[in-house]
Amino acid sequence: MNLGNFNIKATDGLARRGEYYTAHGVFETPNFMPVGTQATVKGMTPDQLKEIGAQIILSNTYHLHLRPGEDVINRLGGLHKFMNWDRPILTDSGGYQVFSLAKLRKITDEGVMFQSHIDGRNLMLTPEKVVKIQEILGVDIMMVLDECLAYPSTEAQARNSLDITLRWAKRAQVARSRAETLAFGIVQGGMFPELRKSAAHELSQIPFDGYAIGGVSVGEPLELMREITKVSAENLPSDKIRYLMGVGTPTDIVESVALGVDLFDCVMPTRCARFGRLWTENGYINIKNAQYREDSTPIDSECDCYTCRNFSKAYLSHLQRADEILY
RNA sequence: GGAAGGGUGCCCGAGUGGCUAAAGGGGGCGGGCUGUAAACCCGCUGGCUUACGCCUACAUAGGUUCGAAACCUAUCCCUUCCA
Repeated sequence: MNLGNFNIKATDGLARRGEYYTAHGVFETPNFMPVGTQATVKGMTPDQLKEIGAQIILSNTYHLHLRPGEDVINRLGGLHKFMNWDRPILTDSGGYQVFSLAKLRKITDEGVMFQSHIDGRNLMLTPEKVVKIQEILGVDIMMVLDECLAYPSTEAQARNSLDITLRWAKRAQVARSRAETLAFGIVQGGMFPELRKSAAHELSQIPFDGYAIGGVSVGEPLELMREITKVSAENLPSDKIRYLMGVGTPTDIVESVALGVDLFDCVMPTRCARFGRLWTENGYINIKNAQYREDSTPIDSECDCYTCRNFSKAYLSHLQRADEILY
């Protein structure tokens, strides 16, 4: 099989069904990556992830670089062995931390200077360094360093930011040195369709193994997110995999697939589970609400998952109140 | 029987004359969460009222004072120590 090959097996409108080949095997698309920022999907073992059908997971360059460090992981046999996950891994570049840790970083042409959120020390992440770190981690798919722009931003800010992201993308491509580590470029451009369009076109000139849409779900209205997803996706090569970063809700995923997106990731399932928001066919419930205290029925009577088959809302409500992490 | 320290809102606990319907926790009630600084964060939590405000409240009963959770007296209860 050819690494980075995206085999589209069926289409329906803009939606596609396919297979993507990596050094740790194939994953089907459309697909959703559970988020394992710190080399663990919070609250879940690899076996449990496989049990629910996870074929690829996401981890994070910034976080693993800070702790425990890519060299430590490398000496322990690489990220897959370290966390005992033998299926594909994609790592985010730290571009999201440019957004989420905005108060702790400074962007220059060279890269991003972060002040560690752990101990305050300074660290510089450049496009080249981020490529290197991900190659050392031994991941299957690396993301190039980008600037995930905050919302709202002016067109001038978005243009400026996009220029940097595109220059960084070119530098990242040049810096690559390991064939088994595939790389995805990232479309930015804020909430400006014309910028998105030109970003997608320009990025497509760089021979990445896939293309991502970043900088959405940063606080903008839902319709705007759809519009930006649409214009970004339709201007990317149709024969390459498309990854919508950080999205999303079940509805977001279904609607984005219809716009031609193939791959997703989001912290929502793991975070909401920890915080007590549980999803059903009919939206979500807050399991801590008083009404569930003695509710003997499952979260979703139509669902055949382990939790729904075996536990009542009353029990789950108790676990949530007692700060127990089981389920 | 004697000595000392205590009794504060659902619970723990700060407060020793006015800025106190009473800090801070916890609990309770509700909300938020989209490439995770996130087992986190934000509201509300005596009663009535839209609000102004009024009423009730810091063991109990009196008292001092313009004003008391706070000072005084009595009573009840709790903890520790001594007999």
